Amino acid sequence: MTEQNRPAKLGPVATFAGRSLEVLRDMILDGTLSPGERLNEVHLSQALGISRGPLREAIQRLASEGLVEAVTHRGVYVRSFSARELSDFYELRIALETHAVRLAARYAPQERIDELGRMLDDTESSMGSDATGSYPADPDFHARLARLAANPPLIQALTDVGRKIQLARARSAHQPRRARTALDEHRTIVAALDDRDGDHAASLLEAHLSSSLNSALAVLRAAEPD
Amino acid sequence: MTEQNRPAKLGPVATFAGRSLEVLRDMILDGTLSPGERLNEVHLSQALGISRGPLREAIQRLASEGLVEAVTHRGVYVRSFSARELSDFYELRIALETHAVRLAARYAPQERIDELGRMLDDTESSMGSDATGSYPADPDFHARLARLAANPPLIQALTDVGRKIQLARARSAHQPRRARTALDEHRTIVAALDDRDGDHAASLLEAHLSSSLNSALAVLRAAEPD
DNA sequence: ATCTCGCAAACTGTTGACAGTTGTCAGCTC
DNA sequence: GAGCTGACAACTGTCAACAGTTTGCGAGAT
Repeated sequence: MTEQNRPAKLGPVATFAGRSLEVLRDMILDGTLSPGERLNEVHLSQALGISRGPLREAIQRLASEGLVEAVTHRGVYVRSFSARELSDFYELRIALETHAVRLAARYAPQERIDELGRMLDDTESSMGSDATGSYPADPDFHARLARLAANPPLIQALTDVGRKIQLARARSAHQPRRARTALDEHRTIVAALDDRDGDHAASLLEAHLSSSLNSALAVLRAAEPD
Repeated sequence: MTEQNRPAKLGPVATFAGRSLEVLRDMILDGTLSPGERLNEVHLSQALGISRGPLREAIQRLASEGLVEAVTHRGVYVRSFSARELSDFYELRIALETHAVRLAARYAPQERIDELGRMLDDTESSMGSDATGSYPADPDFHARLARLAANPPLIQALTDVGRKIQLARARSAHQPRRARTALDEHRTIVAALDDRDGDHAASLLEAHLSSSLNSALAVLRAAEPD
């Protein structure tokens, strides 16, 4: 008997419905499926090589996550969010993430905070000296920050709202102009964490997220000035 | 087309899967299905008078809500939460609800705050003068409080975590001894809202929720001291 | 031309059956 | 008696087909 452990943790979800959920979520978040677009169950199931049963189960979860909206007898649509809804999402994210950072300031082991700082160093060096690079590691930074709170339900809630924000921003991706600014703001947050000053870290984070929101709103309203 | 109105106001969801979701959620939250219990798809579908297809869709949503856990090829189980998880849920709830009350202090129309006060009056008179009554309107109070923030995603997040807390507390329902105390604390929160003092309202609310958590933990640990 | 009515195509909601896996238990081995 | 083995029962995952609803379109009337 080899010590073959069960693939419970990392292995792909062994079930069509579970894998379809991840595939569909990725398709929505990377724009393969656009906001407002209708999901045709027959076409999708054929494209995924499965039948409609597991596909519908995956869709139910997406609906529960708020990424699609199901209308009875009429179909499911990729959600399309208004500027107001984007603001609400950010407000929610601020509530969660500032609380997370306060918890982190109190309880996170020093080593993890140091890791976060080193990660910013790596990002900066790979970004080069010009301020026009994008900031692909931004979501990763916030995800790591959330994990410092060591509160799984809180992390999950942040993950959920983060996905909705990503969808709401759709093609209005990060402006490269803000990349350097964002990185600097991240540095100040880590510094406050290093000082174990939760209040300061929280206020810096709130300002950072507000800037991010305003930047997104500007792009959004420039595209659709309704 | 950013119409976010719900397709139906009160009528049942017109679909088996949708109605089953609500029925199952109620069964879990009222204890008809106990934590740790396994959901047999065949038995359940027969009991609900539907087939396994829509039932499985409902179960997927319950899994997404965190009320059940699905194990591949082995079945779905009503989640059973540890004391630690209950604490994490409360921590999350504190983050959300204190933020909500701050928003309420800033933006809620006075009329709604007055309503909340009158609701407490009604509760008190129906509770009688003895301090031993239960406090069935407690969840309602918190739900109304959340709605004052006028932020649907925030309200939804609070609803979700509220359900998990209800399940985690299971049969350790509110102690009647705390009913009067809780009502008094609710009054102070509304008073702070009336003063538009968000910081004060938030700190009162945090203390209130901490008391609630400690009360629940005491009952929980008395029942299962491991 | 425009509006209305009705029919047909397309699609979703639901079902019952099939396939593969898990858990159990009797029987056998040591 | 403890532990292994293999078959059986129960259950989940998946599929293909059926049923009811929505939608688009065209014939006919105004």
